[in-house]
Amino acid sequence: MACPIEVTVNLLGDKWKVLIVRNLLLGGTQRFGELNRGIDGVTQKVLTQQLRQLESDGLVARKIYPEVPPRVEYSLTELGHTLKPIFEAMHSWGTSYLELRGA
Amino acid sequence: MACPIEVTVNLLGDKWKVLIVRNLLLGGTQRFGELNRGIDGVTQKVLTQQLRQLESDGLVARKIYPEVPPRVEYSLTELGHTLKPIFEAMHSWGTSYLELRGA
DNA sequence: CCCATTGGTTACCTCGCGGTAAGTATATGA
DNA sequence: TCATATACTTACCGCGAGGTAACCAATGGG
Repeated sequence: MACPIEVTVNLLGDKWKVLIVRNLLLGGTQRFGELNRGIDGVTQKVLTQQLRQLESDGLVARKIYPEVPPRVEYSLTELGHTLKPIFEAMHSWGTSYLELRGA
Repeated sequence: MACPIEVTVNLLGDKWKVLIVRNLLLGGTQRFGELNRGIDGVTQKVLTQQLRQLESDGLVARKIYPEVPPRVEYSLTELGHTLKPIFEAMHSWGTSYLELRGA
């Protein structure tokens, strides 16, 4: 009998994963380089690692175009899109927080 | 111009913090030992650290009773309670996920 | 008299995260 | 002919997060 919140945390409980999903929710399908530039402070290696985990957890889809130079596009799966309410709640909370703490 | 989601992640972006707040939301005010026993796998040291951070971020309140043996109670602040929608979203998502992946 | 209780703090040590940088493959452009 | 761009993968390495365990304080109970 697992706790649903613990399940969610185990899949999404990494700072970078949250930011990756945020970018894909807001910006739609993106190439590796776009994500790399869009997420402040993340390195290539870590971005690759996190994307692989998100992919194996079924939240993110990876599409490779057999071109040279290579092109790889990342997008949310159907399951990934169902995370949206969580991000709306976080967005809403973060906005209120910034207003309170006088941004 | 900070991203609201990034703000939220910076305050709550640690696995243990999420589980601490979950326990306080579900169980109300709790003593240190209760939290320690209620959160699987956390050590005293880390629990103390995370509670201190949550306290200094204004999400958790700490009340000390000058007794021996000591008694310390933790509860959510008003601000801490406003996190509830995020946890409801995570709970809801985790539940659906468990149904899909056949728990 | 001595031990358990409670909520810490502290010292020590290990392990793994994450950063840096180099390697890879190939078609295009200079 | 050779550098370049792209999206990685891999090897190496250092540092800090986190685990373990000992210590503390004062009282009540055996």
